[in-house]
Amino acid sequence: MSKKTTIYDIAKALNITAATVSRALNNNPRISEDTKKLVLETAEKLNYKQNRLALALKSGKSKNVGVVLPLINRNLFSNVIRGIEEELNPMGYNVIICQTHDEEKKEADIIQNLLDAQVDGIIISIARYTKNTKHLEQILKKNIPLIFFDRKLEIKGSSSVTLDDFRGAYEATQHLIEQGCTRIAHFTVDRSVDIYKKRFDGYKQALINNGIDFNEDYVIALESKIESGKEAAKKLMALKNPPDAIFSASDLGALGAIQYLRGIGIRIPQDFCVVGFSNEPFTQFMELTISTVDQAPILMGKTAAKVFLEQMKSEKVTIERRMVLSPSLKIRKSSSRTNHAE
Amino acid sequence: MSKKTTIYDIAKALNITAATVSRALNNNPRISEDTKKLVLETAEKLNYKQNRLALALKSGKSKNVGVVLPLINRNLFSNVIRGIEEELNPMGYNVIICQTHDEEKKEADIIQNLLDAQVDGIIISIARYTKNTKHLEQILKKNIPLIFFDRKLEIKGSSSVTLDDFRGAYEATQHLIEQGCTRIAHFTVDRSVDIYKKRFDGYKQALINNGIDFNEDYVIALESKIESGKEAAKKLMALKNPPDAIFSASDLGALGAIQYLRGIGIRIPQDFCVVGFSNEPFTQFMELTISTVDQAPILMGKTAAKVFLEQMKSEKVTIERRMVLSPSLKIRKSSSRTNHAE
DNA sequence: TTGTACGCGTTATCAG
DNA sequence: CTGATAACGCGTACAA
Repeated sequence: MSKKTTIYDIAKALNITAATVSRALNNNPRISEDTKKLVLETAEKLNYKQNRLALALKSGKSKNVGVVLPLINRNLFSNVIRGIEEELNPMGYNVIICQTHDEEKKEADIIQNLLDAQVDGIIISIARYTKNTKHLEQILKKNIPLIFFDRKLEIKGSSSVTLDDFRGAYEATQHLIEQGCTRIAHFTVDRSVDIYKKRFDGYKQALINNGIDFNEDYVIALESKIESGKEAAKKLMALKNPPDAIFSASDLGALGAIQYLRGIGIRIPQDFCVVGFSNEPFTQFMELTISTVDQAPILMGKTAAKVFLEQMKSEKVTIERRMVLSPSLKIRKSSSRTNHAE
Repeated sequence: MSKKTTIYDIAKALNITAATVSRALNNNPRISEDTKKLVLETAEKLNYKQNRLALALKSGKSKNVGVVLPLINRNLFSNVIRGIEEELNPMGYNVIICQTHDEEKKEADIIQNLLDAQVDGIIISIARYTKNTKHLEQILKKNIPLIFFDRKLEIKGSSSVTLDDFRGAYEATQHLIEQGCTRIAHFTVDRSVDIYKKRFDGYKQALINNGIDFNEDYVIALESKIESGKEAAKKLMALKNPPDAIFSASDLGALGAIQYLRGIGIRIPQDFCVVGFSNEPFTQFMELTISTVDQAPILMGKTAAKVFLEQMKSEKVTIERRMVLSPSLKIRKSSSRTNHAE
């Protein structure tokens, strides 16, 4: 395997100096068109390829961007990555993926590692219970862009791309009200987590705005699992005054509820309406398709990537971007009494 | 922001030379324990971090591994990535993700790019119609490990980690036969693609081994979509002698078929059995859970990563590994007449 | 056991 | 317009 050709090789071939070659290749204006052409030609001929590691060392820029998230094989995250990659790759950046498994310690380690690897930026959805922000401030201290998506923390100097979870929840609840539901329950996950808090708030606000009493008994916290959804639905139906609809902050919770309810003979959507959240693929595969809130994950990824690129352009000026994407309610059978389902 | 500390800084602080520091940090045996300790201490004190870009330039090793696949947000692929990341990250490698969108040209560009970035290895699932192997041979020519997963090509010097698609299909078909089905149809996708060819072969062989005539009319090629599954099922049922079971090479095809069949009043599994392939999440979320073949995607990723690591250890010796993973048949309601579903 | 000197491939600065 | 030289930070023959 022949050695790789460097700018020295092509300098030697042309009896000029490496500096000139470098300039020619970088299209430096103060270089004669003739030599420029000459250099380009022999570069082509010798099959020259810029050594990006050398460039990286020299410039301190690795042309790599770190993407940090809890788990890759979750629908939201894999779609976000897709968006990021599609936006960044054409711009010459490579995307490095790391999983935190929702552990704060691992998250901190990963960020250390990415900083060591001198990534040019970090795009992150923080671990579920990350409270300590030291490792995140580290990033900004080194003057490299930090962009949150979906799950964010408020850190000065950082940017974020999130979904308007409040609005998504509000619209879902409003929709249920419009279907004639009056006793609307809510499945949350963990209200200490920002996004779930907002979904709860949106739900509550919609009730209030429609003159419906908020009932704490109708709010149940559960993991995003079918079984949990079933149990929660069972609990609800055991109430003296059971609900006639559920807005679930997770699609799996919604699915579990639907399965339980149908199991005890309740007709959906005639007797009971259900709306989930996330637009997981399975929601449209069921025979009884499930209404849900789409999070525009690919767009989220693309937007995060664009924010990063923007920061790279504007040099030292650290802009703080707060992008909030619009959710879109997908009305399907599980909540369609008026027959205008997709 | 203070400059980063280098080995020179810590050398100066100790009145020794940078070379000694380097050796101490790398635990070189011919260095005194005293200075070693001293160096380590001041390194700690000055908050020294090895500059990996410099190391990369020096060694030619970037400590990055490229993962190339059609689309990240597909269940199989995102799970494989998860496995790769979990195996490689602890070993100090970063994982770079690139999507080909199943385009051969894009695949070639990406590989060029990864080679330019001097990745230490490439793990790839090739684009659907990649026939030209020049860009792949490039990789091996540069002496960097090339590992295929799922969709592979036969290239000398490369390794591969695949599923035993033949066996998966065979077992699925055998299972259908054991359920009492005798006229078993098959949904394929594109038999010019290796994995689908093997699934077809496994299906056919199972028929033959059980003394069942193979009927070309029972084999339909379709895209992995619900609608296509419905249409294909319709076609099948219009035959003079319609089948009583389908083994589909895709879960979505199976789902479409199920929806169509139930729509026309056919009971599943009593009248008709269906088995899919891939173990997509939705298959276990349906009320009528769908039998399918699990591809062990996380294990596939981990195995591919291990093969890479193995190659890195054994230096120049290019080992060709052909790992074949065992599929596992998930028997669920859509094909369970004997009530032993999960 | 440690120091010297060099190279990895580029770009930037300063001359000319 | 172009050449010479230093620097990015590290590891490693070769010397001592």
